[in-house]
Amino acid sequence: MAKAAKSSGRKERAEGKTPETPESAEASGGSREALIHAATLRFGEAGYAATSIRAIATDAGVNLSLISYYFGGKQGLYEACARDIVDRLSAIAGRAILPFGGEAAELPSPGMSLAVLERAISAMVDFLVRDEASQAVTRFIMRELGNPGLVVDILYEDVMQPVHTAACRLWAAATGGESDSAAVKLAVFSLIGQVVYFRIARPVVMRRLGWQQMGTVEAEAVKTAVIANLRAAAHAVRQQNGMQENRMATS
Amino acid sequence: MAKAAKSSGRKERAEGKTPETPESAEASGGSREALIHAATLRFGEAGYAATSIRAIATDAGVNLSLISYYFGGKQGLYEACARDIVDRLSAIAGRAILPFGGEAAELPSPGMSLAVLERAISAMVDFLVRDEASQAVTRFIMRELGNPGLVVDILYEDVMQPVHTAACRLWAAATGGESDSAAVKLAVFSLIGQVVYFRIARPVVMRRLGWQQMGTVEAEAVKTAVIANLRAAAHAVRQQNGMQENRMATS
DNA sequence: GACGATTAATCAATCGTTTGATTAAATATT
DNA sequence: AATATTTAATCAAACGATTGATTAATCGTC
Repeated sequence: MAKAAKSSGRKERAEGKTPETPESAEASGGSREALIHAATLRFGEAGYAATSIRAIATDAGVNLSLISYYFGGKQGLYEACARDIVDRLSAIAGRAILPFGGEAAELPSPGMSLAVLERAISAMVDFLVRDEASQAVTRFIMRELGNPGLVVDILYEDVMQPVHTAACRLWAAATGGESDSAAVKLAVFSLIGQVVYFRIARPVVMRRLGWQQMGTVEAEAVKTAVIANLRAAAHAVRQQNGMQENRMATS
Repeated sequence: MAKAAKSSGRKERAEGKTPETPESAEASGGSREALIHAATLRFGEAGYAATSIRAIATDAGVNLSLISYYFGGKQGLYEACARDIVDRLSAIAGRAILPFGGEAAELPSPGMSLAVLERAISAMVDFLVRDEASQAVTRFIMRELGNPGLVVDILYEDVMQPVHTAACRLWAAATGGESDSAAVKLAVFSLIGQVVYFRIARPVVMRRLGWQQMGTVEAEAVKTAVIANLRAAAHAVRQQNGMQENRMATS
């Protein structure tokens, strides 16, 4: 009580935290978007159960009840965050690797396929390991993978399965093999796993390497290590498949 | 409702009441151990905040108050679980790789060092990926890594750091390099990361491979893939270091 | 009977949700 | 154009349920 009556008007959208908010969503105040944004951070940070909707509402600068109003409750807000994340990742993946290794894409030459994979790994390190803004997203996904449910189903169908399939086609094109074989699928998973691990075990890696941060220099070191493994594995599989390599620069 | 202040007030804060009995407490029905066991499962399954001490007490078949009695509260019980896990992992690691790559160990030949690493990878897959009983432990650790705190500090000092250092010494012995170099450390992290990822992304891997379970056959396939990468990477580094290899069977 | 182990009962705090009122804007009616 | 009605958005307050913690009494054993 004794709260200063701010009835001067409801038009002032006090929270200008998200400068993006491109087009509309201004007529309705943008509370919905603010809630999803704040909730993604909180849920990603501490998990579903450990996050109170009061904390989310405070972060978003909106009233508590708007969570029930817009999303039907805490669970609905969580699912809205998941849907938002899947949409964003799907858009990123769609532009990054699907144009080169997707079903409709014409596969590049072996050398180019390997180069595409290397560039994808590089982008993955930048996003997963380096980008601080993506930490909430990666934590969100990691937590979901711990207790697979509907969110993981959607994430798999819309993002992981298409990306992994495209990577397998590129790997098969680069090394000469069957993109549907278990060996190729496992090799690609191993490749992805290396990058993901550097995200999960970040605190351990940083401490062991004596790194104070995970900046550009450190990310480059990680890229170098993973890409070296990629090239070594590709070389080994090529030889095993009796494939002749064109000696390229190993820059 | 509206039951007014029945108690005339908090008497006094008896805080140092926790009976710190870290080793004894075996004469009783083993309530302490039952609590740690049940709590490790619950905490590993759903995380700290999402787990109620009532659920733990019910699982353990003991009274709720015994948690405060033995551990001082929920947080104390959680830390006891963490200490228990660290002790177990430390014992496992101590017998698995430290005798070969530890500080006091005499490093094997390059070929043998690689073989030791391969066997360590194999054991790691069996424990992390295949063993169902270890899922609670791995989830527990994974969650801690998400929000690094005191538990991660202990886990790093007592388990991860010694194991990783030993693996680096073996890798350096196998490929010819400096075990303290960043390149070696990152290479070993990449190797570990592959295995860990197959644990984290288990549901994704199984679905993509069409596996119905993660049994002996599937674990062998994972081992084959990771060890192939290990050999390919070692081969590449050896050549880069001008190291001559003794052609061994590539079974 | 002393004492550690165990129990039921209860505490204050916090949780997610619901309610009823209020306001600005949109729509309908005159 | 002016007025009346409806809708959408937001808020403070309160609800019942559950949380972790605490207390005082009881049990079991040496």
